[in-house]
This record gives sequence, C-alpha cells and structure tokens, in this order.
Amino acid sequence: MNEMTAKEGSLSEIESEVIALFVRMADVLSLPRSVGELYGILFISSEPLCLDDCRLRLNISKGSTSQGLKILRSFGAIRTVYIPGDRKDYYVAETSLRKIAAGFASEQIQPHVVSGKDRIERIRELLDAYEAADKDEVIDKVDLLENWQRRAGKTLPIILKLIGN
Amino acid sequence: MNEMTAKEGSLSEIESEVIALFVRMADVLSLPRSVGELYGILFISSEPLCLDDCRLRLNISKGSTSQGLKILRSFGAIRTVYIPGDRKDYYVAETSLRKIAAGFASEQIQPHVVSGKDRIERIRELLDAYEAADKDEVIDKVDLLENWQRRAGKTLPIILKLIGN
DNA sequence: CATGTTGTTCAATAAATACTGAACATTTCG
DNA sequence: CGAAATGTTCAGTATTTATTGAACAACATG
Repeated sequence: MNEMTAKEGSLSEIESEVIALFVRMADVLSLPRSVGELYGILFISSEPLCLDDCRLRLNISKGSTSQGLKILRSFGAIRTVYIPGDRKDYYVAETSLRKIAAGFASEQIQPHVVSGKDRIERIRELLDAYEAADKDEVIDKVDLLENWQRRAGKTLPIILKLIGN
Repeated sequence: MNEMTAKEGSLSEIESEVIALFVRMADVLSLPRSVGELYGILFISSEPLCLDDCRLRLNISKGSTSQGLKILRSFGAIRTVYIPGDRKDYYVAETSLRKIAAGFASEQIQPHVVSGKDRIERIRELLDAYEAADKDEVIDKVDLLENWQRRAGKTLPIILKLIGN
C-alpha cells in the first residue's frame, strides 16, 4: 500500500542528540550501538515506525535493524502496535522505566547470576577434594563469594521496586 | 633480593574456576577479561602478589598486567600492601563489596550520568529554537528523559546503601 | 500459483577493543 | 656513576564484536 513514504536519512539535530544519548546508554549496558540508535529513534518519534522507517532514518542495514529490534523486543524496551490495513510491524518505545529495567534485569542479568551460582556450586565440590595449607582461607573466600552472590540476587528485585512506576 | 620465587603458570582447578567467575563478571561490567583474571587471582590468593606474580600465574603480558592493576586500583577493587625489605608493589583484593561497588559507581558510572545531564541540557537549548507540528510531544519526551536521568542519579546512592557493609 | 512485500539468517567484512612486547622512565643499591 | 630491578607507555597485532547485504523463508494478494 505504501500510504506513507518512509522518510529517508537526515535526522533533525534534536533527533541526533537524543539518539546519541541512547547510544551512550547502550554502550554502558554492553549493547550494540545500533540498538541504542533504534531505541532512540523510536523514543523520540511521535508515531510508530516500521523496520524500513528505522533503517532509512538511521542509515543502517536491514540485518542490523532486524536484529536490533529483536533485542529491544526481547527485554520489552519496545512493543509492536497494530496498524489496520498494513502488513508491516510497527514499533513504539516503551516509556515505563520500570518495565524496561525489569525486562533487562530478567533477560540480560538474571542468566549471569544463575550461571554464577552454578559455578560456585562446582567450586564447592572441588573444595571438598582439595588439600593444601591454605585450605581454610580458600574456604573463607568461597564463603565470601557465595555471600556476594546471594546479596546480588536479593538486591536486584529491590532495585526494581525502587525504580518504581 | 628475590626471597620468594614467583610461581609460574599452572593454576589449580579451584583457582581457574574462581578466575573464570570473575572473568564473566568483568564481562558484565564491560571490563577487559584480563582485569577479571587479575582480580580473581588476587581474590583467591592467601598472600599479597606483585605484578610479576600475577602475570606469571595468569600467563599474560607485562603491559596488560600493569594496565589491569591500574584499572583495579582506580576504583578501589585492590589495594597495595607494603612488604618490608621489598621494592615491589604488592596487592591484595579488597573484599568489601560496598567499597568496590562505591568505587565502581563513582569512577565508571557517575561520569556517564554527568555527561548525560549535559547532553539533556543541550537538547533543551535546541528545543527552544525548534518549530514543528510535534513540538509538544517532543517536549514531553525530553521531560521524560530528564525524569529518568534524575531518578537514575538518585537511585545509585540508595543501591550502594542497600549493598551495605 | 506467480509475484511482491516483509522480515530473518548468516557468511563475509569492517570496526572496535584488548593484548603484546620492546623501548623507556624511575628508583635503588653497591 | 653503572647496573639491575621494577613499572609504564604505546605502536603494532590479534581477538572479539558488530554490521552488511545477499539469499532465503513466510505470507498475503490478485
């Protein structure tokens, strides 16, 4: 149908600045630059955008755009909106910080916490069969480690509550 | 003087596992792998280690070791201990999670928060001179952004208190 | 069912990042 | 002072990670 031609290239100065802000955020969160760009353009846009809208404005490839949107969907930073009579998927940025943070925590952080717990268990097993002069000290260190792990696990949900809304 | 020969290579299985754990943590925090290794070997060691001890055990270069230790010092994850009659610097891992987190927050995160604030200010200025149909919506978005920023800034110190000790 | 549209996948490539090692600076000590 | 010990810096290289774009799958539509 092509009812609305996708605007090519040339971002306004404001758009560029907002996108730059999210690119830096992406960097802090160890996400690809393109993911920050995509969230930025969706965040600042006043209407939903489809894959082609995004990639033409940001001047990035179809592949990157597809993957970037997938990542953003994976932790609920964006959501799709249905536009009647249009086959394309349209996206808007989720603006509830709480929702995004919760999604990010459960998708990107929780897995690390879990695999960390597994590893500590494995270390405990090795420790049983370990004999050396410093065994007691090593045990103390592993206790400490487990303590950190536990606190990290408990602190995460509290942070999410703190962020509120 | 060389009173104690630096142990070469070959980590025990426990050491390897503990180091692997910190390597993964480093990854989450966007720090180089070698920084995780260094913290790991210092964490599990029952005595202070010097630069050469670290690099021989981890089998990494002098340059990486020097830079890695510098990074760890920069946010207080390790500290030096003085060993009488030895010219070398010896290091131990800081084991107070609170101290490490506070150092990391103020050295690695705070700067981003600050530069983000600057950028939002700049966006506000651009916004004054901005004329378009969607101006009001854009203003709302920038308000939202500023709100996030403020909350992030306030939440950080609370998190540190939560971690306690 | 042939065609156009939309989105995904993935091998090749580009870009970013970390690591190495040799040269250098600094200090200690005989 | 000269030599040995210690640590830092940085240009070159290796490694990791992200991006591209072409091939493909899925689907709608006439």
